[in-house]
Amino acid sequence: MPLPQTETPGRLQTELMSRGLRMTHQRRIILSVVETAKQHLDAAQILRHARKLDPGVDRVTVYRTLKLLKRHGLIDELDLMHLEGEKHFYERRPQRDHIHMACLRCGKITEFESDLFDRLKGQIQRECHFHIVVTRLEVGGYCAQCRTSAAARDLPA
Amino acid sequence: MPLPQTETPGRLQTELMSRGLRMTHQRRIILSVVETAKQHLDAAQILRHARKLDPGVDRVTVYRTLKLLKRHGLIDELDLMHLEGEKHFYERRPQRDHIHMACLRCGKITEFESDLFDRLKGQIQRECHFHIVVTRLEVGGYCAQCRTSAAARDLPA
DNA sequence: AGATTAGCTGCAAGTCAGTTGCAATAACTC
DNA sequence: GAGTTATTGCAACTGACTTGCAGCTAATCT
Repeated sequence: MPLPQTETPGRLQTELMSRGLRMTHQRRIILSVVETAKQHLDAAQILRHARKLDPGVDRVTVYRTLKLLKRHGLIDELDLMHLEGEKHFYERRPQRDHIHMACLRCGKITEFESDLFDRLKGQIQRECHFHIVVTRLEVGGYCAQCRTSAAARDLPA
Repeated sequence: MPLPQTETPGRLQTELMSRGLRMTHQRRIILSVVETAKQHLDAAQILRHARKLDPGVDRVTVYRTLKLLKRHGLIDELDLMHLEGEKHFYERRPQRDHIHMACLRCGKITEFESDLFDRLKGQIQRECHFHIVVTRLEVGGYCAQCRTSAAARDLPA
């Protein structure tokens, strides 16, 4: 087994097990891929990484596991402004919600935390009597590099 | 022609024409559907409405026209938290950005404008040196009705 | 440890939203 | 009104994701 069981299981694994779900070989692999990802991965990328650890992992299992993690609030699904097709990206649910900024020119994704965002969520809950479970704030535009390096006329309003 | 030309064209139509695009019969119909929509419509619903005005309008033309309007910043594309599949919804781009709240129980979509949101966008532009073109803030959770009418235990955290 | 059993997996096939190639058509220009 | 070029409709396609189902396996119970 490529994943040593002696290794301390990550938070995702611990959480799932504590909810009484079966910890299968495949789930352990997919969880570890998501936990150790250095950027936002889509389902196909997660599958590719998982197959490096065990070539037998199936596409369907990846989809099912992601759905499971999402349902349990352990990961968040991102659209990243659909910059490249309709696929979704995934990240571990963070302590504190953040904003995703997607550059329409270079495609770079930047994250940003903000007190104003936290306060906005508070306002929504209070004024709309809406119990927030999940938020998704995505912004499309032009990052600092692309704004300065490109001539202003090339940039749509 | 079901759409009288004497009728004052809506803002979308005026905008498109002023950008030098061809104002075809089909576009006029699709534009009027989007302009007069009372809720958020997806592409299939827009097609259905358009066909009531002219049964010859094709699915592909609807998709192409929506893409065009989106590219020109005249409409916004919404995911509405993917409550029912992966389709997208459309609305005329409003004067002022707003938040979409989607109830995970009853599916109701509520809109909300907020100074905090405007200020948050300002903060992003300033502190991240990011030029915002489009924003999408969607919130999933439970609306006032569903919170009160349903027993607390039925609601996931 | 071995039997039990409900949950999970892999495969194959299917669905669904949206896209593309291309010949025919129809807006706008002059 | 003729010319040209964007736009349309059709048909076939793509890509992301889902479903049905038979066999497998993790956790449970002796």
